[in-house]
Amino acid sequence: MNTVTGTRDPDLTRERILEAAHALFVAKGFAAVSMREVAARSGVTKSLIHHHFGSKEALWELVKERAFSAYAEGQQAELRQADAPDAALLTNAVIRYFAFLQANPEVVRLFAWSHLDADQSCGRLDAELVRLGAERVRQAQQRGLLRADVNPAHVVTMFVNGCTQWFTARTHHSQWPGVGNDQEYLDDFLKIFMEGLLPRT
Amino acid sequence: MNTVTGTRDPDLTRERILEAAHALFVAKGFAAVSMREVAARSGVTKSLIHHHFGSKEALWELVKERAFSAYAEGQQAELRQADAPDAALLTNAVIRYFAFLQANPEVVRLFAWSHLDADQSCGRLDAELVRLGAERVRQAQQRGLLRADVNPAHVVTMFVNGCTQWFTARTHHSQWPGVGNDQEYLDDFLKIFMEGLLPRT
DNA sequence: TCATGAATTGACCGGTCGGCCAGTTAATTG
DNA sequence: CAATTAACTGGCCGACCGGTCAATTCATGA
Repeated sequence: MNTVTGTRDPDLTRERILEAAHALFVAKGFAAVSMREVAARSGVTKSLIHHHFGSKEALWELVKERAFSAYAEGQQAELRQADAPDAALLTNAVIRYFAFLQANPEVVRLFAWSHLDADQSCGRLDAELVRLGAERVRQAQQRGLLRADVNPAHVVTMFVNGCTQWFTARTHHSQWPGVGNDQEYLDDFLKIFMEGLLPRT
Repeated sequence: MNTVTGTRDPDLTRERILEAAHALFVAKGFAAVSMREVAARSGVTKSLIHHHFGSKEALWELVKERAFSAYAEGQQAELRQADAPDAALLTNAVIRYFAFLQANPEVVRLFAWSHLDADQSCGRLDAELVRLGAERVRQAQQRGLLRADVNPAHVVTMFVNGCTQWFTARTHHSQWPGVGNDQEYLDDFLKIFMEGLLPRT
């Protein structure tokens, strides 16, 4: 129902339900969210959600699928726009990835819920991303720009982990003595990570 | 109730309830576990759990508190037994920490649930650990064994993150092309991490 | 030995859960 | 302009939720 024109608009209705479900699932996880909450937040009847999406599980899967495919598309675009692979390119990739997670905390939380779910589906979206990233690293290794004695996939994994976990465990880190802000952590991470990746002399 | 002697044993009963609750909370998280499940698994009545622990929330807090303090004690013991800080000491600390998480996957999951809860209490236990670890790193820096232009707390954070997230996101990594097993990842992580921490020439 | 209090039980409470269904309203289409 | 289909509603279902309570069993110590 379009509240402006008073006319029916099933697409808009679906969108509103998905938005509400997204916000609630991100905040509380699947089990702690009720269909009644989603209904109240999206301004529709509980029955209507079932009409459009079938079940709570189906809604949850759709919310994850949408979020992760948006994430994967954005990241693939980032990866493709870059050109010749060198060390600075990797540095920039880390900076951009870190900034993305910083600007999209709901993606971080959705990843965390999905990990605890042992969700298989969203890992598949990552796979192509990792393949592309690792390919870049491998090219840089062949050109002698990065050390060649490490698995390119592990290089990608390591920086994704380093960025993701920083935001996932934010409530912990904020209580740790001496730990700085986002920028300060990123700077030190890059110092160590990039230096560790230089070719051995 | 002690099933062997048929006699009452409230301490054992509490222990059994805690064990059952631990297993279920680790597997499914707070919201998805019911008191009836805990009761069934521990072989006692739901009322008895309330008698001993008060409420579901209290039981959850106790489960986390026990697990995290056991974790913190074990790690502090590890930290104290080591002597003169050098680069090899840090390498060994990473190896041991990684092995600990590998052997205690329920700790990893409990951490993840706690992060999503925005739980403050367990971060405080970490604080002392991080302080001790960072102190070691700072000593090594002063002796010129590790580069001095990075925040010691960030060094600790980085290796904790690198290890933790590896196990947290295991279901994802296992689908990523080219990613190896635990040992292979740890080896590459150490290569990059330790090399990146050497003093600049 | 017997009284006291803790351990333990099962029945029960009000409330919420996800899902279903019959019915109504509004677009679409032939 | 009917007829058909999809969008949408409110009420209801059985199951389950966390929690309470009175009653019972048992260990213990005076």
